[in-house]
Parts: sequence; C-alpha cells; structure tokens
Amino acid sequence: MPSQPLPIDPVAEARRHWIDRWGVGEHMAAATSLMRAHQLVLAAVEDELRRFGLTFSSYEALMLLSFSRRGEMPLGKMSDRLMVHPASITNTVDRLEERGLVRRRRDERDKRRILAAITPAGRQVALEATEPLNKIQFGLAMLDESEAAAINAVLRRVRAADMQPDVPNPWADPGP
Amino acid sequence: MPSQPLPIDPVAEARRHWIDRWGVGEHMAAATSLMRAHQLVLAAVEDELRRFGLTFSSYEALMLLSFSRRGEMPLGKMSDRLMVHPASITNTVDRLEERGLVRRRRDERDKRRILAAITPAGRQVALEATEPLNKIQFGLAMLDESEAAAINAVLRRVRAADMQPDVPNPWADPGP
DNA sequence: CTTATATCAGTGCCACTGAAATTT
DNA sequence: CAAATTTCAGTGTCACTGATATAA
Repeated sequence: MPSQPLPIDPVAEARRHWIDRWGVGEHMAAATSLMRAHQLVLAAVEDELRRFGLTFSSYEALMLLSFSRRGEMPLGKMSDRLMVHPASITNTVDRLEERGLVRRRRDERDKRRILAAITPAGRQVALEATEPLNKIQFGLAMLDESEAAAINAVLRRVRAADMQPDVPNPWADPGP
Repeated sequence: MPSQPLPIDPVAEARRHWIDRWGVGEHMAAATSLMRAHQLVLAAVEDELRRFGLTFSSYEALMLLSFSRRGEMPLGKMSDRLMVHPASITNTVDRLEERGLVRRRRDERDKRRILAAITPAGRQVALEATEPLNKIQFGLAMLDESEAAAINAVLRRVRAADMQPDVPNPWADPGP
C-alpha cells in the first residue's frame, strides 16, 4: 500500500456530502470506515504473517483446526465457520497440505466428507505466527480494551444475520 | 456466499480460546469481527451494485469524482483518497472509461498528471446506484444511528494512522 | 540527473460458477 | 431416486512488483 498520510478524513467528508444531499450519512460512513479499517488491519496482520508463508485466510484455517477437539474438522464445517466458499477451502487446505501443515483424511463415518487434520508442524507454525500478532494486537494496538470490546459488541449485531438467534452473547449488556 | 446460519459465534469462541491460552483476546476478536463484518457488508452492497455494473471500488471512485469541485481529479489523488494502489486506480478508471462513465484528460498545468472526469452518464449512474444503497443503509440496517456513530468514532482511531494528526474529528466527544 | 506520475506486464490470492464424482 | 460433500476448470476482480515512458 502506498497511501500518503491524508490531509483530510475522506470518510468524514463523504458523510458531510451525504447529509447535504440525502439527509442521512451515518450508515454510509460506518460502512466506509469498515472497508478502510479492514484494509489497514489486514495489511498489518499479513505483514507479520508473510515470513511464515501464511495469509490471514490460511492462518485462520490453521487456528480453527488447532482449537478443534481432535485437531481435525470436515472441510464443509471449516467453510461454514470461516465464512468462505467451499471451493476456497479446498484451495486453502491444498496449500496448507503442500507445506505439511495439515493432512487430509477420509471421514470413515461419512465417506463423503474429507477431514483436514493439523499436523505437529502445523501446530508449531500456528503458535509461532500468533506471537507477533499478539504483539501488534492484530493491528489494533491504538485501541484500548474497552474500545476493542465496543467494536465487538456492535459488530456482533452485524454478524448476527449469519448466526442463529439464540447464540450466547459474551458482549451482552447485563442491564438493570 | 453460502454460509449456513452458524450454530455458534465463532469469534466469541476464538476469544475464549485466546484468553485461556494467552490471557488476552479482545483485540483479536475485534480484528476478526472486522474481517467478518466487512465481508457481509461488502456482499450486501455489491449485491445492489451488480445491476449497475459496478463494484464497490468503482462506485467509490465514481462518488469521489462526483463530490469533487470540478468533477475531476488526478489519478494519483484518487489513489490516495481511496487508499488503493496506483495500478489499481488505472484499472478501475479503465473500466469506468470503457463504459463512458468517466473520461481521461491531460492536466495542462502538470502534464505528468492524468485527470479522471466524471461524465453526465457517470453522474446519472452514481445517483441511481446510491438509491438502493441508502435503502439498505449500506448493509447496516440492523444498526441504529448511535451504533453506526459508535463504529465511526472507534474506527476513526484505527484509520487515524493514515491521516495527519490535526484532521478535524466530527465524532469527537465534546467532553466535560 | 533525480523525482513524480501513470501505465503495462506478470504473478498470486481469492471469490464465484457450473459441472463432475462419490456417498448418503 | 434426490441430496450432500468435495473437487475441478474456468472466469473475473483486485493487490502487488518491477519495468517503462513522459514530464517536472
């Protein structure tokens, strides 16, 4: 990314224009902020992951497997959890498998399924790659804990469209 | 995107694992939420833009030009404002130009520069495409005004790394 | 001559579509 | 038989790199 420091805040400027023309602008600004912040966070994280030969996608796949019960999971379930296309998971697992970080095996109980299983090498890479990410706080080091929690609380409502209605909410306001 | 409704909140689950292993997790969860929410918002917006033959990138470029003083801007400045690579702006403007939505012309005062100028057809498409986006509130219709403003306030601090220190902040807390 | 601006060619990752193969 | 799971081939967008052309 090139991006000189900007002389102005382009999102705030667009918001002004929006309010002038349509009387609204907060949601447009929020969506645009989301796009920009995503780009910055992704770039910061992938800068750290590059030396491990990982993208954020492959890192997420590896972490998902490392947190799973038996260190393995059907590709379709990974696809759901990571919100990526089934064909993309095939591709991601292909590249992880080439590097020996995961191994494919058939699910004997449902032979349509393929399980991706993390290898010891995969666990080690996952662990090593996590260290610098925690150090830079996933590109969000400029936020304190409460600001990060605020993002989580609001964005959970955005993500809720993709979740069942009765999922426990760790960011819920206990209320009066 | 396929994405069955998820039985659990994968971000909250990852956060639990993180706190168990490393004692922290709020920033990781915030970064992950950002990635997921970005994906959902982008998909919602591009679903609406598709029938206008626009991507979010090309829509942003068109809006940027439509808000500019003379309806034109050097490609390099567009690149800075939209935070995209110079080579990507060349490509985006190529496709907009093929469709007659913008026109290129040399800047006579600095002949290294190329100005992208929005055409009347471009202004019309920009206007028409904005209508459904306002209608779906840019994929954030589940949020009220104050929640959208909260996103803007926090994410502005993330984007601030890319802005000069003294940019006016419309989401500033007036304070005591 | 050095720097800035834009373009071009090539690479890589990713998303998606539609079809195929296998199993339930 | 229909439905689910994964793979494969092909397409398109985008980001990036490195090289080039033009102008300041």
